[in-house]
Amino acid sequence: MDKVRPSEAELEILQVLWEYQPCSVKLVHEKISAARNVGYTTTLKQMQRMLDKSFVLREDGEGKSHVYRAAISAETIKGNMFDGLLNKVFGNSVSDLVMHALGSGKTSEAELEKIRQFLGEIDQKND
Amino acid sequence: MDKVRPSEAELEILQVLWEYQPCSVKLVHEKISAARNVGYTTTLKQMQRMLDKSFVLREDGEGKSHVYRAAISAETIKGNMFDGLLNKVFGNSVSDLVMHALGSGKTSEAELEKIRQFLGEIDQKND
DNA sequence: TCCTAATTACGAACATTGTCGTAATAAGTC
DNA sequence: GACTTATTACGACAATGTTCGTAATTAGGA
Repeated sequence: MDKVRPSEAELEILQVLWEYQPCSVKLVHEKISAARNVGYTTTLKQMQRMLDKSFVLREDGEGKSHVYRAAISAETIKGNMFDGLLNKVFGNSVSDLVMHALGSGKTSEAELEKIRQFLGEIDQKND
Repeated sequence: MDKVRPSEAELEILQVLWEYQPCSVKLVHEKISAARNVGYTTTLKQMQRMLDKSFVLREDGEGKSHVYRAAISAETIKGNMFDGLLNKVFGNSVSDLVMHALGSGKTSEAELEKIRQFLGEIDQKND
């Protein structure tokens, strides 16, 4: 379970699974090829490889087909990917990362407000 | 100049360059092998390939050797890597990403204070 | 000049990723 | 049971990334 870091194509598939699981390969491929041109067997192969890596679970589905579920939660992956960036690019300084995020000037006022509110909640807890 | 996304080993080297440049291969290798076991020619080869990709610049140094500089700023790379994570993992929601960052509970009070202050400065600007 | 040590250049091996074509298999239909 | 179709299984290929060994080159000292 170490430090799971799916590749881009794998992440794409996991995102479909998190939203729609359990999923047939067909369904996953439909969702993915809506955004990007890719062959059916490409998606199939990725999912088979993800099964080998235990990124997904597989069960028998209707008749001949299989259905898949993500074996790892979205939160876990977000955490791992986030930690990777934090560690490798921002020297493990959360404030540097957050300030970079906010400093780009592209954050909307609504988003800033959410963040302020969240900071307030953290305050509450720390009392 | 498109969307430069250095690999992990390349990023490691860039970080040494940002801190110590201009650097000989020797210096870079010393810094890197302090943290991780790797052969000298491995580092050399990486740097040569980074030269091909124009991630670094090279000049003649003392006698036989070369010295390198990063050809891309730390800020640019941080931005590219950050944007990648934001887009691929957090659906381009800055507030989701920031809340994830703060919600881990691992952020120190000092860091939170820096962030509050930064938010205050943004307020000023927006008036 | 010749030798040694440092440095660079080159090429090779291997793993991972993304892609797909073709073959095998199993379901359902006539 | 034979045929058609959906699905899976398998293997191959190119591109990239990481690693390193060996060869060539150059500097400086004997």
